[in-house]
Amino acid sequence: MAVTIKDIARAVGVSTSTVSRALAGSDLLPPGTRRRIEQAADELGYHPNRVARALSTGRTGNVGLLVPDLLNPYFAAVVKGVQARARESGHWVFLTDTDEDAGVEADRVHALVKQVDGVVLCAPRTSESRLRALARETPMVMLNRRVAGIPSVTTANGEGIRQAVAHLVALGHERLAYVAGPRASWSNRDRLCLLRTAMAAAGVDLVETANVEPRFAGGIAAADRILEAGVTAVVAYNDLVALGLLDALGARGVAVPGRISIVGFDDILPAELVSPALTTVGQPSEEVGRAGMDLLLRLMADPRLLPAPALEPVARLVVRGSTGPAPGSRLPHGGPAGETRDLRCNAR
Amino acid sequence: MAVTIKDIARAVGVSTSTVSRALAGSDLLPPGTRRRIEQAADELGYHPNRVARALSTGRTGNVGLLVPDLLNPYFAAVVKGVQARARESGHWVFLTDTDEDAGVEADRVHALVKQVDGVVLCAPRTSESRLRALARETPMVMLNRRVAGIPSVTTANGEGIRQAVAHLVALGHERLAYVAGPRASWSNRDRLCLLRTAMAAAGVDLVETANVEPRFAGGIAAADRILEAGVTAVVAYNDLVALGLLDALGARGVAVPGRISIVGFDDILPAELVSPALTTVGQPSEEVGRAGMDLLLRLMADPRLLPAPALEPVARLVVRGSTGPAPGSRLPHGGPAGETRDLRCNAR
DNA sequence: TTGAAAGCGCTACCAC
DNA sequence: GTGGTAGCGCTTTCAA
Repeated sequence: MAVTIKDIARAVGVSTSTVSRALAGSDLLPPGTRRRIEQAADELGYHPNRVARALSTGRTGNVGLLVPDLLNPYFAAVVKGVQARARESGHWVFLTDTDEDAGVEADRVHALVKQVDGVVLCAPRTSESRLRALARETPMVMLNRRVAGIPSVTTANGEGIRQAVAHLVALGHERLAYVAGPRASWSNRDRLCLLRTAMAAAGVDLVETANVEPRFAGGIAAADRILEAGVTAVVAYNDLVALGLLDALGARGVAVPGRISIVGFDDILPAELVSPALTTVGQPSEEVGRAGMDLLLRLMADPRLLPAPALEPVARLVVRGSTGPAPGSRLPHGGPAGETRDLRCNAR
Repeated sequence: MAVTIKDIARAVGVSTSTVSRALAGSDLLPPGTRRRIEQAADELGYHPNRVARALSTGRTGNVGLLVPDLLNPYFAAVVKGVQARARESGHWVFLTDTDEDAGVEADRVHALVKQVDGVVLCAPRTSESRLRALARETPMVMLNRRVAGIPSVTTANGEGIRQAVAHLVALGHERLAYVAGPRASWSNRDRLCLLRTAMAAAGVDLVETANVEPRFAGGIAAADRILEAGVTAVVAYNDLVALGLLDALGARGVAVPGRISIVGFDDILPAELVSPALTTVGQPSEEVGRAGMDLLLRLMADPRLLPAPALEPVARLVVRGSTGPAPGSRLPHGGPAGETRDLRCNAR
């Protein structure tokens, strides 16, 4: 049987109330008593029962974290960031993975909310109304998604995307494709929208291809459509898709960047290592996780923090070998594209 | 305020005991009552309070999972496997990452054990005696490590390593290096030991280099030592190290596999995508996680399962471009190496 | 300054 | 079959 405050109380000759107070760090009691209690706790090997404490206080000391797919290094980094910040504040993290499945996501979000002090959600497939309803029950921070009334951390991709477009335009590309991620994904819509804006401003054509799943396999699936689209450059929803595409194009003997240039999003490790290495709009993934957890902590400490602050770490383009001059172009011409008015995307 | 069984009891006109029983699925009560209770629970939006249940039953329905580093895709996959199996059984997973730090690992293991029904540990840096002591307090499964008396899931690398050595020998390599991982790591010792055995049997020389941290940076750090070692092939502790090495050798203009062949362990995604692609002893990572969680469930259901069953999914060599003929060798000679007596490694 | 006691929500034992 | 009730270990009034 585990040691309880009762045991300590008996050993020291005080009541359980006093023990509880002493251990809680109250300074309304004689330093002597307090020391004796702490010492007894130490000697007996006492460890507070977090479950009992939770039942009594209503706070568990746990937070929930939901991500679509741990095998995506981007989310692994986000989890790492959340976990690191949670560890600093003494919180434990319930992690759940949804396999990029909307049904699973819905179930898990719902169950998670009931048993923690707060949640950090990377839930691209759950409806806004549902999220708002859940956010009323527990402190909630959204990652990579904006929902009115819910605090969030989203990456500011405007600048990174403008840089990417400017880069491609400077290389002579005039017609490019976007390989879209999940249709319902906020990030996907945001990227598409920013991309349209930046490209319209730069005066180049955007071909939008069908949505693919946000994994390596999705990129492979997109290859044929890209070839049919008659573009010289493609921006992929994320690095996994870009890598799949790169792989499939290689298998078909299509030169990258000789015939087609590729840009991804995220800057996961493999993007740096493949050849040609992937030009990508790097996301501050671990920072997104850490900032999300940090925001949640502030929210839990003071619910009046609502309405919703929203953090936006900035993404920047990382230029590598997968982008090069457009096949038909004479010379790389022009510098970075001019000022682009930032049309509001995704209802910001 | 949340809905409790009291509310349901009042609404239906029965006692809380009856409600509790009905919701627990007891069939000793009139189907009618039971249906009315379930319906009321539904209408009122009842959700059991897991904390209260845990305090009363002593079971939380949660399990702990500790891994050294989520940024290593190998561990991300292990986590995914554990999580998937846990989800099936209705358990929630506390995840913690230790940043490959022994001190953090010790703290976290200890704190974790106190608040869950069981733990799955990937804890290469905690002492055996300490682990055994903790294993007496709670059901525990070790991953990638054998500790007498504790159930475990370890990958059987003997065959994969014999295949790797046979492969290299067939390519004409006669002197190779092992880039060791953390000295205290069980996996590192196991791999080194199996490698020594296999190489002794094949009659080739093994140069053991200093230990490096099991990350990309560790591989980069190992490059110079490898070049000084005068070997034509190297086996790295894991793929991240192998990738770092590959990268650093490339930066120094050393041809792979032209001048040096490289073999890793794990078969993480980047290993497949770099060029040359990495020859590696593929680990069934997600399966290790899933099997570990499965074993834990069996252990929690029946503690008499001890003493310790140990599962061993098998690793197999995946041959890719990072291995080729040894520089001095005429032709690839010989087939796979002959039968190798499997000297007991790591006190199995 | 300290202690007694009432709960937190649920389960499970023991009567009826 | 059903209900009363005693906890699970801790926190937190409220009194003294």
